[in-house]
Amino acid sequence: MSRTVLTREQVLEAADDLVRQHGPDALTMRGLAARLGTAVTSIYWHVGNRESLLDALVERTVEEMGAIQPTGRTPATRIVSVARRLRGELHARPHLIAMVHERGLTERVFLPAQRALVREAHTAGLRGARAAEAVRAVQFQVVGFVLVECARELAPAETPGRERPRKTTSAPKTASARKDPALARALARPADPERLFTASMRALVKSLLAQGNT
Amino acid sequence: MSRTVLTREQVLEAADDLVRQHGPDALTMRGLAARLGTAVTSIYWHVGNRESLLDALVERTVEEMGAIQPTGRTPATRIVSVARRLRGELHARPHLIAMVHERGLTERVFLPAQRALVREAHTAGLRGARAAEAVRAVQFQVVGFVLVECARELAPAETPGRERPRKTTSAPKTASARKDPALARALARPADPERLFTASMRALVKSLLAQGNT
DNA sequence: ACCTGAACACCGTTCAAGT
DNA sequence: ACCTGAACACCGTTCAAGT
Repeated sequence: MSRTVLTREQVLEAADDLVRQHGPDALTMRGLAARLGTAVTSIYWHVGNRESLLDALVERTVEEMGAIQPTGRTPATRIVSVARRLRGELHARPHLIAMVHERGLTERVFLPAQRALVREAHTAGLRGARAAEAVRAVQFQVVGFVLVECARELAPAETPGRERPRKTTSAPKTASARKDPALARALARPADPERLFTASMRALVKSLLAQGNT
Repeated sequence: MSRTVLTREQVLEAADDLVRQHGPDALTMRGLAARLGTAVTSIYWHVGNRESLLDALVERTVEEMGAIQPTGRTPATRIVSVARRLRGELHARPHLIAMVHERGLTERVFLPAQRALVREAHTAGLRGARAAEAVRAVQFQVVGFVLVECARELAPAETPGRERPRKTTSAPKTASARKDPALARALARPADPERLFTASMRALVKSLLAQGNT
């Protein structure tokens, strides 16, 4: 492609493109070299090896995700706003986030947001270990949720019923489900992640902050 | 090892061992063959290829995880008990669970527990879409949490401070953190996942079930 | 300092051939 | 029906050699 000298930055850029579009497995040193129009071994000179190339990509992602400003009036809504923003940011880079997580760097990604969360927990009246627990609960909830969502997206599809004849494709028809057809229908539908996320987050935060008023 | 005829079951068993101990990446067709004392190609005859071998392993895991009986008196404690049991089960097979999840089969693993959750939500007075949302919120919370935990275990270690000099290894020292040293200390310590899980779960369930009494 | 091709040791998979 | 070795196309990585 480019006839200028190869730089480390170019390598990273091309690698980032590949990973973003087709996932980390699609990133092969040879393929990357071909894409850049150089010999495979040049890449090694610039980034060491595949593993440190991925590390560099992850590092980039971590630094890209900056601070997040809360919006809203009450601490609860402000915390939820931070959570939703975080979800949005993470969601935009599913592959990268999975890699960040594999490398145990999730905490790093959360440091900026943590500061905001601590502040809100504090103004809500939470102190000490209890406040820390609340902050961590929110963090875990966000990361966990996004991980579930990402895997769901990256995976082929939830039980497309291709291979074996499933006993029940939809939710189990228990006695209580039969008594509440609306519930059964709702569970048979695929979940709306955005909605579910906000609802769970609100529920969680409400309980956590309620402890501050005792 | 065994001089008897090779069976599909033996292949699966050996593969399961390998994955449980050293993760899916450690499972190579050639290594597996060596371990079983056969030619690589024999394995192909029994299980098709690597991908369907992993699929079979996942299928096994999904079937292994049976129904979970709630314990406790109130719906809230019973739901939390189911969640904790689920966490325990998932936690025992981190690699397999990650694979289940990658394949988008998480819902399948949750079907038995879902039934129990639906029942409890119902006796707590939740109906229809709201009950479904509560059940799903609990499911997502459990899976998400376990995924976060698993990655944390399987990953090398959280920012061991080896490579680059970090600006701050521990939590950020904000104004509020300085005012609340107990909080700062709590955040600097690594989280106790079991404790955090139970606390978040209780908080979430409490809020979710509170909607049933309106 | 930067780039190259050849070579090594590993993959998963196929296929014709054996019994 | 079950197992085998040879072979193919792919990896990541190293290394001596170029400029």
